[in-house]
Amino acid sequence: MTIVLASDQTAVAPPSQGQIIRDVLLGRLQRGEIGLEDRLVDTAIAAEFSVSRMPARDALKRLVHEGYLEATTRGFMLPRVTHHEILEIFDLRRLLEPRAVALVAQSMKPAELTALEGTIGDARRATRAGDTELVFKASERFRNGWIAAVPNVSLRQAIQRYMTQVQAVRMLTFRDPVNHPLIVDGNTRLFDAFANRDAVAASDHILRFIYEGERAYLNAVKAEAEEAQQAAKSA
Amino acid sequence: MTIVLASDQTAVAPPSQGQIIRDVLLGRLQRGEIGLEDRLVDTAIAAEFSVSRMPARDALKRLVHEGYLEATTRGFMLPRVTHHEILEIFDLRRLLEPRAVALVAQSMKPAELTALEGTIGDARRATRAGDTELVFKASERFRNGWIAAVPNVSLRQAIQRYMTQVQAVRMLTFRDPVNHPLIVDGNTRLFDAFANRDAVAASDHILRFIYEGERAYLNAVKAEAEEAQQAAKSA
DNA sequence: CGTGCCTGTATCGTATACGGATTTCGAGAT
DNA sequence: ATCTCGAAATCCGTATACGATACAGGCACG
Repeated sequence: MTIVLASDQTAVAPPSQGQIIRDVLLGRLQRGEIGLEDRLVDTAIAAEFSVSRMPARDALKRLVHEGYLEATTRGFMLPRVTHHEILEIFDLRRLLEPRAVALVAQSMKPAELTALEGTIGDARRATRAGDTELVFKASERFRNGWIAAVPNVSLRQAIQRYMTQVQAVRMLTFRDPVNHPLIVDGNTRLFDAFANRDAVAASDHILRFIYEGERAYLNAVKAEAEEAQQAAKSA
Repeated sequence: MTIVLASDQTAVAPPSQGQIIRDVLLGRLQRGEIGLEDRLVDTAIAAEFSVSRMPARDALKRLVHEGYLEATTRGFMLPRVTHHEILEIFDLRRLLEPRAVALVAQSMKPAELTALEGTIGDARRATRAGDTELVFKASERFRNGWIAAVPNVSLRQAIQRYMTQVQAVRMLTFRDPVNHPLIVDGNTRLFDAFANRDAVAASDHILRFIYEGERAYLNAVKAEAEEAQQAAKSA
């Protein structure tokens, strides 16, 4: 019963086709380029990448396992997140993200910082212009940016696993422009904490941000339910 | 831009071959039936289960992704967990597990409680008898037991993902019998908190337990390094 | 005009086959 | 005896092919 502790793996294997496809698809998913009604089919993806079904299937199955997709009998789709699940995720986020941003605040490199700063500027401009889509994208890039800077790899992966759920929440809350300045302000405060290397402030801000996000989500769900009722009544 | 909230998925798809094989292999891994030097080869597994390579490969790749195995150029083997990674996991555990056991303390059902109680008794008896293997198994069952009772599914899955790392630590620390009573005592305190539905105590106990575990792990690593040095000198 | 069956098709899961990379092993040289 | 080099074996990744299954749309029947 011995443990062999690995030395650093210097050998870097060439990424397989499946790996490459998976990375590309993940990028699309993270940029929100895959809609809720889109069906990802292995043959189509195989054709796009000019390979056989196998690597494509490989990538799809892997994304399913990572929680980014859901396997159906008719292609692979975005997972249908339940209300209950979303509330659970908020709980999980409150556990993980305060520590994560604290670590980021202490370890962020100037280059990463300036990259984040750009997304903040974009979001602010988009908010003033009332461009929902752009605010959405910028906020997404901001989040992806700081997550990429989380130095604890295991922690980072744990956070990335519920990305889809976070995205679902975002799509719901962004529909009400009232939330836009809240989001931009929250991100700005978080960014300032990063810039000041203030781990405590970063923790506090993200926690507050998550609570605000939860409230906005619950409001959005309520609003949607009422809307549906209105529609039913008028019909 | 609408969110479709899923109703519960009652449809239960028949598990695929790959799924079945994966479950069997996982069982073997968890029972420690796969040694550090064993190489799992897709063709051999395919032959054993009387299927083609594909489902076998599927299962292996999935286990790789779940962190239970590592792909090498010559078959699949147990992962060599890095020291660094283990320290990261300790950090992650301190974030997740206090909340998890708090939720468990508040929600545990009598049946689950008695099941856990059994593992505590087993561990205590095994410790008195000096049976390392049994202490190990009982402690494993205790941990798996309370994890299964975590009501927040997302949180539970996040915890289960680093099970392999926890197991690696366990294998290392269990080699020194000095640690056995510490582990049994820690589990007992945690169990008592569950029995009393004391969420606060459960949080505190697990946090302390994790810190103790980290210390024991570091000691074990140091001891192993010295051992290796001794061996080198005598040779 | 609505409802249920039935067939067609889309898509997945699995089987089989091939090429390429890496390791292992053995023969010959030093 | 040991080292080196090359051939063979091993094993993975990918390609192609063949059922199996679930969904959809049309057609018969009430």
